[in-house]
Amino acid sequence: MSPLQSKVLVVDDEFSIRRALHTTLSTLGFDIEEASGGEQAVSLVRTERYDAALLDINLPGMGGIETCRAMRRLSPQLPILMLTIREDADDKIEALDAGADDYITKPFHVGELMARVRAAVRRSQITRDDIDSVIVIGSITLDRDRRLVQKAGNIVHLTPKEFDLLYCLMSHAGRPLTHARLLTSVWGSEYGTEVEYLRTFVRQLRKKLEDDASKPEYLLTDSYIGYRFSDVTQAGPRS
Amino acid sequence: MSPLQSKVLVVDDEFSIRRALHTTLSTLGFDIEEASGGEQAVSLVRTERYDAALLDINLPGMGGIETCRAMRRLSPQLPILMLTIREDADDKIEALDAGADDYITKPFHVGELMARVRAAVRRSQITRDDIDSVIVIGSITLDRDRRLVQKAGNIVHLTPKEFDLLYCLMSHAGRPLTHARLLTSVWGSEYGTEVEYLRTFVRQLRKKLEDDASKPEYLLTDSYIGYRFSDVTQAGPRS
DNA sequence: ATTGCTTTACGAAGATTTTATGGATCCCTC
DNA sequence: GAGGGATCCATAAAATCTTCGTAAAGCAAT
Repeated sequence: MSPLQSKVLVVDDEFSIRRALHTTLSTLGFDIEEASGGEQAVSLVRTERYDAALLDINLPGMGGIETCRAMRRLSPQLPILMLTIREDADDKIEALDAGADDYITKPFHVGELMARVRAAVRRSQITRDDIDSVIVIGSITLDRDRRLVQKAGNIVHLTPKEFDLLYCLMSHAGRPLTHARLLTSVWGSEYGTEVEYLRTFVRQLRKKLEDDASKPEYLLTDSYIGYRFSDVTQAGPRS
Repeated sequence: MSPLQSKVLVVDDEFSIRRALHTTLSTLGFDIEEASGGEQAVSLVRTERYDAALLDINLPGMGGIETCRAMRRLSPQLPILMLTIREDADDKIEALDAGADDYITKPFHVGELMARVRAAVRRSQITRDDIDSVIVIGSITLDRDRRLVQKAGNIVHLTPKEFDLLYCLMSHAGRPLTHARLLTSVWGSEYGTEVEYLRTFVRQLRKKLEDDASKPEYLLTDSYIGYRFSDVTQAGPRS
């Protein structure tokens, strides 16, 4: 698999939970580090590089949500999975808005937890190891290093923000990205709620990249969620 | 990972019931341990690992519901089946909300009991090996990361609430989920009593996913309790 | 069976929120 | 002050959610 062992940070104030997660994840070949509080976790993220973080939402002191925000500010691409006792939609929304990538309710099945962690790590490594820095989807080509975009072979001029947004979407093609996620990763964490910007720039991108901007094939909207870049050139329905 | 015999904990204050369950389940090849009270059961769960627990709801002392809660806290993934005397919906709801996975009404048929126990154990072991974030049940596929649902290979568009509800049901397939639980986990804790929403959205899902929405195969109704997603791969005819 | 009561199913009309669209304004650089 | 880019605003359109009235189904007691 990966040459180096993936490092995962586990943040929980309860020792027993930390130990349980430690042993569970170790069997997957992860290298685990533990923190018992938010402050400790943040300072670790500041100095070390992790492939994922598991973060209890109920932390004494600065609290899980605040910790998540701080970690996200320090490490914009770190996959953060939040753990919560209650299976409650309010918590979930709060967690995602704070920049979490995923959300796991605490009476979790071990398999589910492992699957989520593995998926998160895999995602972060894919985007990191992307060697040739070129993404091709349909008739659209994006070159990350040259900051160059082509549509059917023709160079399309994009402004910096347009490019960043498109890169964010294309590098996660197929999965919806929330407004907050897109906004924080393109504009910064202070802009997590300025959905208007997103709309404006998505429209610009559609104008430049879609054949018919009113019937987008690539830049799809997920109402109430965010946007996603299509990963399949939808050829007719199959039976 | 399961060359060992599955261990089941039986908790009941009546000796005759314990013995009956003991002999019944032994013939299934389960390794049985017994506890006569809640305190004893909890301390056993603290130290041992079980594949399932059968728990009488009427226990002297700390009571079945409390015991269930305590056991669930200690062992988040342990399948807990509660035994209830009456055909009383309130008991069942209380049990499920306390973290039980299923309930069995006490003048139970041996066959039903064995089936439920077996199903519970199987469920907890299946999820252990689950690799990716995709749930497949029958002809329905749900991809959590992509927020994508397919029925017989065809993409089915779901709204956010529809998707969240379906995910909640499918990720607990085979288990009945109470109205309150579904509502809080999809709509948030404020909405625990708005059963109308549930009905509306379940109906929507049935329209989109069932062959015949009036004879649902997947989205089953547990009257007075809530809803349940069938985990039976093969939908055979019923009597 | 019949009568009531409660729960569930169904259809569809509002109400609300989100999104699309066109354009105006601001800001910085040249 | 021109020009490109980013931000902001007003309005129309679309998607989703909520609500309501009524029918059907299940159950208990008559």
